Amino acid sequence: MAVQKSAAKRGRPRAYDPDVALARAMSVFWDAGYAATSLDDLRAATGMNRPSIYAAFGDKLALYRTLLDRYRETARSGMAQALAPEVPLREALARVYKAALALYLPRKADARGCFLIGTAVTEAARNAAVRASLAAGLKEIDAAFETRIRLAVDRGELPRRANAPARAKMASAALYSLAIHSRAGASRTELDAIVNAALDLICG
Amino acid sequence: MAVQKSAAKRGRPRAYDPDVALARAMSVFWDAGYAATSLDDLRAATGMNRPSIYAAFGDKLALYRTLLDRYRETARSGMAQALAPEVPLREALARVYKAALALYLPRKADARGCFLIGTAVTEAARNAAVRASLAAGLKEIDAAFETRIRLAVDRGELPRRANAPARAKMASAALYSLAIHSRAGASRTELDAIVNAALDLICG
DNA sequence: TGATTTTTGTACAATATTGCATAAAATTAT
DNA sequence: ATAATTTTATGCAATATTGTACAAAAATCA
Repeated sequence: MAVQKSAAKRGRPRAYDPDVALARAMSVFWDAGYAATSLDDLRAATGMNRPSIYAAFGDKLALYRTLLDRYRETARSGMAQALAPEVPLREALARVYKAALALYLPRKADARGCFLIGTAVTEAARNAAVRASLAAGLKEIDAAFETRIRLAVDRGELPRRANAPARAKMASAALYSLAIHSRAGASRTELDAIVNAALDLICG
Repeated sequence: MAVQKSAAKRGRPRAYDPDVALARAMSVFWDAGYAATSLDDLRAATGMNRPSIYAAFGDKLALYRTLLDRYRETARSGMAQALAPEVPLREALARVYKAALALYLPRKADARGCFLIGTAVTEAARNAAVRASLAAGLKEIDAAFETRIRLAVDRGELPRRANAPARAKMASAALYSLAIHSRAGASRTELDAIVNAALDLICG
């Protein structure tokens, strides 16, 4: 059940902004994970009451799946921007990792890592829909890296014999490592060392 | 509260084998994650009744932490064995990944990935003890890779200028990528491609 | 045999969680 | 103004979950 974007003409107006409510719900899932988040947590975070949440977003799983889709779109567009063809490869990859870390390490809150790695991986074992969304998200990330790396090979930024799919897989793996280490409480220095290791091995 | 290994001399004997019970409890957490596992799930899996579980292993968190420690020890010894100094570097790394995938993809059950990545990463955001254990586990894995790669540099298996800590970080990242993709339902072919990408970039 | 020890198994009280029923409130259409 | 529509807010019944109390069971010790 999707929330209509256009303001309804009839009836009592909504007391919440769907985008704000979704962002706040996402924050709760991001911290606690899917299973540890209760509808009462979501109610408290969004300021909505329980029936409004059900009416607007469906049950907990439906809401979570909506947020997974939103996150994938955010990640996709963020990567596309960071990997712009006019930026040199090493710098482009560095921009991806920098943007990722900005997302993984909120200034005012505890480190949380990546929404997919930090919450969907656990649920994926039992929930086929989450598993499918996670798999698709991972594929999108890898495809973005691979497209840009292939361009680098075509352009001569990398040796012609360089294996673009393989390097893309390692670029993705480094991103997941950042997500994991962020949530595990790693220092900025440790995270930067992972970034530099990835840049050196992929571009060097 | 640790379970005494030696058979107690007095009192009614235990109806369960602590090692078997721990293994079964681990399997439940591994599938469902920490938060989605209830004490009743653990009771059903272990065949123990609730007070026996509390008496033997403490509450859910204490039991989970015991299992985290056990897993870390399993991983540590498995890596030490796979990375034996007499085995060439590329083969040694391949052995690590092969052993990991054997653990991540049970023959008779659904893919589950790594216990740390699949269950502890989610909990790490809110639970400092889990976060610390996860961080220590990640460090152990990376240290095992780094020790073996440093040996390879010293021996001339890798160029003298090769950056052992950086390559170890990428070897670790590839392992985490396998854990994530396993749980996300990736095919054996996709997983093997990740292994080969890692071997080529780290050893090649 | 009877006392002591330890574990088991049942039961239960307290609390948490879910999903919905229902009435009131706030808006638009006529 | 009145009806119709949509959302809010309270509350509740059903169920799930936790941690422990208590008595019976199964062993050893004297």
